[in-house]
Amino acid sequence: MAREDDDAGRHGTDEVQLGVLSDVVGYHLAQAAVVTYDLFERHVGQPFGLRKVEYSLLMLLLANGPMVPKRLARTLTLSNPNLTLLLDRLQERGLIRRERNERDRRSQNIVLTDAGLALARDAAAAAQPMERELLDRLSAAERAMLIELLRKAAGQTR
Amino acid sequence: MAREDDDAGRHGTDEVQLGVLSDVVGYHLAQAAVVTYDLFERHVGQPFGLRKVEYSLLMLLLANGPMVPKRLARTLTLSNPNLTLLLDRLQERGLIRRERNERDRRSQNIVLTDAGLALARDAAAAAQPMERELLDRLSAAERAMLIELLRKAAGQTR
DNA sequence: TATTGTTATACTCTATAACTATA
DNA sequence: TATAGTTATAGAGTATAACAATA
Repeated sequence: MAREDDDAGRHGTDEVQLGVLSDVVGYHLAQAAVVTYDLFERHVGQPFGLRKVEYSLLMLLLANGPMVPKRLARTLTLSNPNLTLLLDRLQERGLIRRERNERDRRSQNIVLTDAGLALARDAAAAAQPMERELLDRLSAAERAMLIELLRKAAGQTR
Repeated sequence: MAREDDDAGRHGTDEVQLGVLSDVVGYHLAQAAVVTYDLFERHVGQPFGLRKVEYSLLMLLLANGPMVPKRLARTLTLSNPNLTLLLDRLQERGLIRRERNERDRRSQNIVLTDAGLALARDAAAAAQPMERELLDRLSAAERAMLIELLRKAAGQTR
């Protein structure tokens, strides 16, 4: 039993060679994502009962005001059906509401309710301590550099 | 129709504000992962019929020789049942075989078959052009820096 | 009694196709 | 006929619990 715990602690008794993986950016991206996902869960996911996409969606509404689903889906790289289900859940929790556009009754605006706005603001504030915890691993300059490089890799020029 | 294509092309007519997301490392990690996943699909996934974990597993066996499932599961952050299913698939394709350890018949070694070794080598070679394509977005120095920062963020000191 | 690996099962995430209502 | 959004459904991916075989 003690043996097993030790093993888990140092992730294997002997070193594992990564081979070509050590030079594959996508592999390291996935490894780093394990850490940021854990951070997210502790600082935002658990406390506010939000999944990553839900959090992103609320943050977009907070920053942009009401948005049409098409635009949300594109920004979050979500298919329309997925977005519908996501909006259903947030609506059931009373965080957003769908407002039909009176000019074109096919389309609608997604709007934060008062409760949604309050939650979005609280959850937005939680991002700061979450990111601060990353500074245990990365200096502020390194963290800024990492974001810049990730933006470039993602093809975001502006 | 033309209108719609244009929209998709430039990802939305008007700019979307990211708000607090712009300062969240995890968000940018996810965005960059979209790009590396696409690269992987085109260079490895489609051509060799491999998913990301399957590729990683083959690369680990190529670099380390036979490994016991426990160690594979730990390295790939996979639960035991998931690993079993993964190994089942690779075994059905004739890429690996399970060899029982004669000293301790509970444990086994996962070994690349000849076909598995050949495929692993070809797939390993495909990593180079894949990574080279990233150089369209990142300079060689930036790419190296990105990997270093990701390793630090993931907590890998060595 | 503990450990290795497996089976069974369920839950989330995401994708596609077909549908409804508007235009 | 085209578009916005929805419903239905299925496929991956991942997690937990219970199990069989060894030790």
